[in-house]
Amino acid sequence: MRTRDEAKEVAIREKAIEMIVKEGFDGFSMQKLAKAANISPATIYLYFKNREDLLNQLYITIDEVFSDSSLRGFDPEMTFEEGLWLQWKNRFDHHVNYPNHILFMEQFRSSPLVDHKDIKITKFKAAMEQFFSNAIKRGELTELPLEIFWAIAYGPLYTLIKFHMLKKSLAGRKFSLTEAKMRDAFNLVVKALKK
Amino acid sequence: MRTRDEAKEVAIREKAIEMIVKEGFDGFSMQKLAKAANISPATIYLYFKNREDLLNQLYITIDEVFSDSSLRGFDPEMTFEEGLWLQWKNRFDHHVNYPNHILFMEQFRSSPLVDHKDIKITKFKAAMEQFFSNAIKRGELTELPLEIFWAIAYGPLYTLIKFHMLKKSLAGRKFSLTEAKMRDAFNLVVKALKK
DNA sequence: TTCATAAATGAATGAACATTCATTTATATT
DNA sequence: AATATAAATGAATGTTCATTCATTTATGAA
Repeated sequence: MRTRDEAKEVAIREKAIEMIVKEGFDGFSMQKLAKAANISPATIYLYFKNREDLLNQLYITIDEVFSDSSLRGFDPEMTFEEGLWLQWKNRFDHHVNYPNHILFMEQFRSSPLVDHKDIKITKFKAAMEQFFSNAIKRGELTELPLEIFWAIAYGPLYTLIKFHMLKKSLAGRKFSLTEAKMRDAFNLVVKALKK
Repeated sequence: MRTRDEAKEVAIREKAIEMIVKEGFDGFSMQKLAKAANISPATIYLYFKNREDLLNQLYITIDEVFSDSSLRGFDPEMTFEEGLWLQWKNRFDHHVNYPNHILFMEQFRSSPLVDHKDIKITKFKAAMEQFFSNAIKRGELTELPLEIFWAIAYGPLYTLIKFHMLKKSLAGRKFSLTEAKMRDAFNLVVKALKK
């Protein structure tokens, strides 16, 4: 029998992400995707049940890749400052390595296409909550509701990353996110959160 | 001659935003919009040149409403703490008054549909930059690149607002954004930014 | 009340859409 | 080399799409 060509599935996935990021959901169709991936439209249906399934698979995979990146070298037992800085670096690196992923996620997050209930609660979330409660227990943080901690700890990072992603399209502006600049922002965040 | 029915344009605009927020771009079509607004598809084309023009008009209007809300009672000469808190309150109120708008904008921001170059640089942006440079001049802030100031000052607010918008769909969670909670987060931000 | 005119329409058009299916093609096993 | 089988296909299906247009409707001005 003929064997499955793994490269085809990879091509479908990559081109799909590329297209959605570049043209939005509006410009995305199965026939255009097939053309971009140099296959027949029918081939897509060998690898994915249908359009919705394809989009869900992309979402889930991208979410997993993010989790893995974010947890690289991370341990919830780390001190607050050490652990949070590693999170900043990991997440920044992730967005540099997969610049399409954050744009893809932005298109998706508020979209009703993904059945959010299906997405399993990851070890990622558990690790983050453990890390937070450890830091409180050790008295490293002023006591805070989790959502306020979260907002102060990561809100600035994401705003910076978004600036960084956008700069390519803003001709005049010159803004590049160096590790030194991130560190400056990080130090302010620590100043806000530390006891 | 027959007169223009203003209510029709309003209905078109409101239903369009509603549909896009509820079903995403995927679920949005001129014929469905016509049905939802109780008019003929052809009528939409009396008020908007075409689909792209309609979406652009929505984007521009929503952006203007946001600017107006944000600048209500604001003066770039305000002290840093007073001015920033007013911004937080104004922006929060805005998202409470127009909960659809932030969701609409999220669908749009990274979308290639809107020709971002066409959108005029608003007095909004000028006022914000003035406010920032005043605060530096007066020595109220540690000296910072604008993008870091921006990230620390507003990143946490938007993360909080997003939590708040999401909570409706997260059955189990109970999180409501009170002014007291906002004030707690705000105080931490001030702690980070003040000299 | 009549007339002129712009608003509003429903039906029609051709293009693009997601998906299916009868064939063809490649390959692992024999 | 022959066979069996799953991969891969291009063309076709019926649906929905954005947009247009000939016609009808409502209303301010006469």
